[in-house]
Amino acid sequence: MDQLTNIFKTLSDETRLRLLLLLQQEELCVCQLSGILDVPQPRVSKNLSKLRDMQLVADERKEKFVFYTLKRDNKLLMEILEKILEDPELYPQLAVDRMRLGEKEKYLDRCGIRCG
Amino acid sequence: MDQLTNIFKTLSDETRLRLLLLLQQEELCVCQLSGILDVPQPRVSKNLSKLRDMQLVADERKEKFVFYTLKRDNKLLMEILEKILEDPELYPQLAVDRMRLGEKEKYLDRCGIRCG
DNA sequence: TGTATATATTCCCGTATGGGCATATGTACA
DNA sequence: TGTACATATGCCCATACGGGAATATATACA
Repeated sequence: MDQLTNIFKTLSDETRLRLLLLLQQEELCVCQLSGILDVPQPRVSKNLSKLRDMQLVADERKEKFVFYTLKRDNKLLMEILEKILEDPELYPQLAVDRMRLGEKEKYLDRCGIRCG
Repeated sequence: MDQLTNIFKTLSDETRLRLLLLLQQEELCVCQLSGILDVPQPRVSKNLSKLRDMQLVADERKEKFVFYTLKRDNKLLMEILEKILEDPELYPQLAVDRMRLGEKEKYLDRCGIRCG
């Protein structure tokens, strides 16, 4: 039961939900996630670390950057994320995120702008 | 976006999730819900009222009792609930709830036992 | 009208949560 | 070794949340 409610608790935060939806589409580093979502880097990092604790994402360092990937073994989670992405027009913010995802390279080497 | 996160926030509480899963199966009154879940009546009432505020359930008084029904117009919610009920063996508590649901008449006219 | 039952609501409290900010850690490169 | 950038973490605060206990309201019935 906790397994269920914890998943929903995770999804109930907008930042985390947007992170998961991006990672469902492709692997990205903190820097890119912070840029695409336009969310301060510490907030992104902290929420990613919660997602890691929940075993929902995995991280891998590649030189300067740490890339996060969605772990796809939770069936319920996967179906929920897919269902949401089926109707992107319902959620304007997600359309924006997806558009910015197309410019993901733009957000590399720019962490400083948002880090302060 | 809030529409999404609010749904997940609703589902992230065990009492509410169990309520929704029961109501997905059939209409029940507060008394029966309290008995089946073995949860104090004020807690059931409060959570039902949150579900009503979220437009997820509807209530109808029938003499002494107030019956609640699941509103089935939220597609995402319906699919999530159905998906969960597909594998009841994964969640022991849900199996118990479902078994007790079979004895729903037993919990009518017994509110006093749990009310105090 | 008085009593019993069913349901809703109020009050209060402990706790969890998310976020901002500053800072620490890690990596690359000069 | 020093600097710049990327990421993680710690501290602190405001707020939201869920729950218990008591109480109020509603209905039925004697």
